[in-house]
Amino acid sequence: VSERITLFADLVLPLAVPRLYTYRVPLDLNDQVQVGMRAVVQFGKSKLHTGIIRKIHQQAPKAYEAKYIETLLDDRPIVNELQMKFWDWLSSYYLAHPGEIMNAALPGSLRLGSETKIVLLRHEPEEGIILNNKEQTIIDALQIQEILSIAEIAGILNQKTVQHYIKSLIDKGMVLVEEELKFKYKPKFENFLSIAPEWNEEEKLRELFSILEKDKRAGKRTEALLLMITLSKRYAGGPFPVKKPELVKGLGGNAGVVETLIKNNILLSEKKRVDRLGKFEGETIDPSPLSEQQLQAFNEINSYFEKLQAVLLHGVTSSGKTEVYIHLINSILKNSDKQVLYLLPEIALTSQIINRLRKHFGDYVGVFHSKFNDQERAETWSKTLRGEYKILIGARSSIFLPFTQLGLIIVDEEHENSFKQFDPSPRYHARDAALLLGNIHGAKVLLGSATPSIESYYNAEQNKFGLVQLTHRYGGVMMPEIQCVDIREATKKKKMHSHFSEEMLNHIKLALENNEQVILFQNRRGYSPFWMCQTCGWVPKCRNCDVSLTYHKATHQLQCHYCTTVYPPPKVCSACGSHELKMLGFGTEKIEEDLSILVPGSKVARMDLDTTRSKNAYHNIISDFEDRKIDILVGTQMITKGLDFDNVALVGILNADSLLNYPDFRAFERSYQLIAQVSGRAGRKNKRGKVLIQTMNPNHWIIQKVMYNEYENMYKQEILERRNFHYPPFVRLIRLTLRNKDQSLIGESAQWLAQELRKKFDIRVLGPEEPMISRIRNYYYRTILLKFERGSNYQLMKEALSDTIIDFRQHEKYKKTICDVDVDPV
DNA sequence: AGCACGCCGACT
DNA sequence: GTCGGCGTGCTC
Repeated sequence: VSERITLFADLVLPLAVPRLYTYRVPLDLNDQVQVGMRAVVQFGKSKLHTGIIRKIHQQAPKAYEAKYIETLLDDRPIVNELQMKFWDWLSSYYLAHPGEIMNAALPGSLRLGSETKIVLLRHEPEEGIILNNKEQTIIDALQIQEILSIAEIAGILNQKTVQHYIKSLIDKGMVLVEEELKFKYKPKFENFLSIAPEWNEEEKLRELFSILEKDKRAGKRTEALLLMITLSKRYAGGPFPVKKPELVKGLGGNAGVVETLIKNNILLSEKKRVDRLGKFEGETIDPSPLSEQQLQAFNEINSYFEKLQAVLLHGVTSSGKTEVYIHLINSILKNSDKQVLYLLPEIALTSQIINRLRKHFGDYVGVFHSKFNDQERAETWSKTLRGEYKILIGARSSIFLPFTQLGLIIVDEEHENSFKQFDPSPRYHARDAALLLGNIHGAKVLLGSATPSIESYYNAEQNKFGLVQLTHRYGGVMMPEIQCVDIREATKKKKMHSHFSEEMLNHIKLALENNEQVILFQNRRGYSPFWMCQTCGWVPKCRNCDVSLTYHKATHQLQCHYCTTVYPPPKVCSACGSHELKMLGFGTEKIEEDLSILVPGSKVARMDLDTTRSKNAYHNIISDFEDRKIDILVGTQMITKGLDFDNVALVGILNADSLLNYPDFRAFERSYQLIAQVSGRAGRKNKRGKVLIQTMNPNHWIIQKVMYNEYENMYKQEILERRNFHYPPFVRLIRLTLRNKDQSLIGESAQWLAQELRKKFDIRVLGPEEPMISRIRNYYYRTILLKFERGSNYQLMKEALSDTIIDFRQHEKYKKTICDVDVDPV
């Protein structure tokens, strides 16, 4: 590029703004600037942001003078062409701003922004200039600490808005504001020790030991050296350098002796960059051979891949799907230079899989999810970009890693709706996005599940996906025996003990007698989901939300599960003063308490949101259960997620009806999946497991299908319903969620928007509807549902929808109503 | 997102 | 009057 030409760059900024912004490239950067690099630019009055360069051109903007790019942060693009294509697709499919996609895609540390800092200029005001109280307070604070952020000043003055004072202080010449770039990413360095090369031969070492032996005071040094040798050779292929603190710790904290050895040039100390994910030590082993069934599946998958992009692997629980994945990954890595993405719905599941994959693929395996800190994420990002990782395991956000050439994407547990991001926008579904990503890369996509989503099974039925089945559990393990308990009947006969039927209790006791474990599933946390006055029917509700309060016995509080506000439990009814308040319904906490009375002496643990808040809690409960420190595990749907235990004799579902009665078109599908998945936790090794389902409708067709493990029949019936009532996969849904703090405006604005939409889409518009929970955090809600037929003008309809929403957002009266768009809601 | 500007209710 | 909160519009 000639240095004379004036270049402009269109940037995506990490903000919810609808467009790209044009900046001028400083002449001296003409030769460096490339699409996909990050640039720091000023946006607005003073703020600095990192943008991604999307386009370089020579058209000077006519309506305004473009600002200059401040600096380029990269010497080569960090976002590649494939990713940009992917971002564009996501943005138009999910009706999200480009900046929102960028925010979801780039790790925070690659997205540095600026922070406003206030700096003291002079201690005393000039002649004739007077400071008011608050201004003086700020100056006093700055005398102590020379630099303050706006938030800190707001804290000092104890008020929300402080701009006014800062501006005034600038005018009075007292302070200066600076924009400080936040560089967050720091590679981590640590001291590593190795035996100095001049001694690191067997003969030399022996010589060294004999020298030390002669010195009576050298006992400690000999010990240290011996430990050093042991530690450095603990992994095959060693010696490897040893972390200094590790050696010191092994010597009982004796840092002095280590320092002496370093000073005497026996040990060599080097600062090295620590691989934050830890290096895989040892040798990788080949995948173990597949069973006959698995091998057949493996071959079928490969032959489908010859003509189709995607395959659905429908394998019953414990059929050994993972082993099939491992062989597929292995053949990709052996036969090509391509990368593999392995998507999992839950972060908690990644650690089990990582260890399994690392055994075979060692350091080619990288992990990525939102619980890693920014540094770790940035590191994984750059290793993926450099091709150092060949296999990436991760939750939904890992679809955004900078893959250069994907060969295979595995979406495990593809039916899980945690693949769908809800908040913040972009509200993308990682499974669907993965299919597109695969398309962009020319990669194959394998979806795996024991209970496929109706959508995916339909795609398989339509021959869009190949369909491969694993119908038997691995190693000849039998499917569990599933039995129903009619709790309506049991209640009539007075055979219920709190929420437990006699059968349930007997089976629990039997399992414990046999030294086996039990999992109990109740999809509600807390003690009791609502209280009711027996006299007048009053129910305590949240002040901010239209929700009944859940009683938590552990804290003796009523809690709103939507806005997390807690209340002291009332002693009397607030409406009529009656003392007759009754707790209705039950959650995991109540089950836990019941067990201590009904099955005395049993060791019970509870796994739900409340008990897994802290960092390792989830992992601790799981490993305690594995180590059999727990007899009975009570949990919410958290316990259904692909965990493998080998001593579970009984799985109990305490109330299947609460799942079936959920008012949503997916309720039956989801009930089937949930019950089948929990059931899958029962019975391992050489004993058939038992599943007991407590329900008031033992004849409900969904329960029947689960009992006889008839996924396909369930699918056939469900797909008929979907066709008849116009639901996915026969139509595509878009849900608009409207909210406003003003109750009188919400209904009106929703009506207006629905009417406008009807002009364009006619009967495809449903609603507005008042949702079940019509008020959350003091916002009133309405929803409008759009049902679009499948076909080529879907994208056009979405554009028309976008236009209407823009009109709505500009409407004089209704623009205060916030409208969120959710494409393919789950 | 963050910041300026302008409106409005509360307090002196 | 003045202060502080909050809604609204704009950012190359």
